[in-house]
Amino acid sequence: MPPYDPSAFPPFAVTVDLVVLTVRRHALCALAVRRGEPPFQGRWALPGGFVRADEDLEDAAARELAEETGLHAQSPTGPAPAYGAHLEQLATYGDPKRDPRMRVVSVAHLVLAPDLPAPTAGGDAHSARWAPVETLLEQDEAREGELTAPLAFDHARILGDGVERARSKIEYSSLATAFCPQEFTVGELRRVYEAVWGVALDPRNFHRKVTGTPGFLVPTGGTTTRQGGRPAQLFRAGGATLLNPPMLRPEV
Amino acid sequence: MPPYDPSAFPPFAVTVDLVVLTVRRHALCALAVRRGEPPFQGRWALPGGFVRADEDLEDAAARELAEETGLHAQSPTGPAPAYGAHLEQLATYGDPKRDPRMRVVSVAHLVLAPDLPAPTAGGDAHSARWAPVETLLEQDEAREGELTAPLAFDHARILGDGVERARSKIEYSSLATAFCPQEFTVGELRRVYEAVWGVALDPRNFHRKVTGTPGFLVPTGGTTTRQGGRPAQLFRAGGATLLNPPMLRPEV
DNA sequence: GCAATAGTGTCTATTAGACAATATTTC
DNA sequence: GAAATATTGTCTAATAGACACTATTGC
Repeated sequence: MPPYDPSAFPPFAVTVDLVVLTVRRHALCALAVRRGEPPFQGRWALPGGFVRADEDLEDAAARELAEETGLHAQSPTGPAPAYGAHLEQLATYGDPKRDPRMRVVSVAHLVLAPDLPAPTAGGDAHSARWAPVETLLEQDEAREGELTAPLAFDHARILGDGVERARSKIEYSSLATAFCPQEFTVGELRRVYEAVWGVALDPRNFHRKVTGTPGFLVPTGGTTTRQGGRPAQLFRAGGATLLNPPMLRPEV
Repeated sequence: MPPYDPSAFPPFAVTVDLVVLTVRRHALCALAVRRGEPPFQGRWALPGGFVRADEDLEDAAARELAEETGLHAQSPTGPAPAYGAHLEQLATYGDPKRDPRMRVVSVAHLVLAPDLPAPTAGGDAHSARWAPVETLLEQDEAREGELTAPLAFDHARILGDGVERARSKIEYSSLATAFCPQEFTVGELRRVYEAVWGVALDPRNFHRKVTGTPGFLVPTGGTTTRQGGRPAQLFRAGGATLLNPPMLRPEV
């Protein structure tokens, strides 16, 4: 019975990679950093880095997130800071050939954040930017712009998995509010759904649905006209995490 | 910029652990193996083992599954063998203290299998058995049977996550058929839902629902009376993977 | 006034769930 | 016949989606 012989395990490196999503200008965007060294030098990649020797996986993801964006993570398993992004584990990628140098297992995490002013608040990446996910996932069809090149490593697959997770999770949970600022209007929340799903939703039915789901939205009493038109009520995210009944994605 | 320095990564061991679920005697059961060496010697644990140096994570999970049960995996990303269990990645667990000996990151996988005759077809575990998940997840409240002791390591948490995944996934996918033999009746499929969810379902509405969902079930033409009563039509799983509309879990 | 967004009301087709009734087997 | 399971039919309350209509701002 050879398993669990601590002295004879194959050497692995373990990293965390981050799929950081936000909604900017009506488009679902992801954070990409430009690689400063080989392999894939100069190419865009997902932010990430090594897990430290005495660090839990989620802590490593939160640390990388803070280093890249200044955001503080707000995960289900931990005390919630005043202002933070949603962080959850996505999946783990361990193809033996995914990194040409050595065996690297990457535990990808998904982050949903409100629209942020500056993409690179500080960190060790040469440069960083938000890019629409369609741009990052496009195949490189004789185009010249660097952003249209495929992502380094298997990061296109990881990004695709993260986008798919986000698209399905806002159906049956209140996670769409993680894309909104602390106070937001029903119209702003609707535009999040429209951007993430890439569809148009009926504003009237949407309003009735979200305000009628208990625990989804809590009115703050304030109003705003930042979208123009009639002033809209401001809401905060309510305590509910699972939506029952779910939001229905049209044309499935 | 220190990330990705291949010569200075902390040493990790990477394992796969398996949550193998089946339905036996109207109860959701998981495969447990008895540990033959410290730590947790003599305690029950989830099957698993080291990922080999040149092996993908899913391949390692499929290999461990075959070693423990003789089952062949049938994953979405690979050619489907004639007869196989459903295999998918569950989550990754990497608390620095989860193994007292060294830093071990475990990539847990979820397996859904039809009822099997012998739990330990061959393998390196001293003994193995199916146990109801409630038994394995019970706290050790001054009981004496070994099966009621908590699982080794963080395996109770992993098993709980796997059970939760299975319970939610049969709602909106056709995965419940993975618990059935190749040919099965509507009543047998209903008893799978009842065992996994722990509820009673109306046989008449259930029948109308599953036979009315396109692509869920394909009649084979045969009938069986193995449940007693009027002969029931036999079905195979259809091509549909996502159920729309989903099966609704009562009392949520 | 017009344009834009917010919000309410109403109608209809669909559906989930309750449950009566019938069909076909074993005992 | 009695008991068990399978299968179909019917009714009702709830709901998703379409869309008319009103409200309140900025210009």
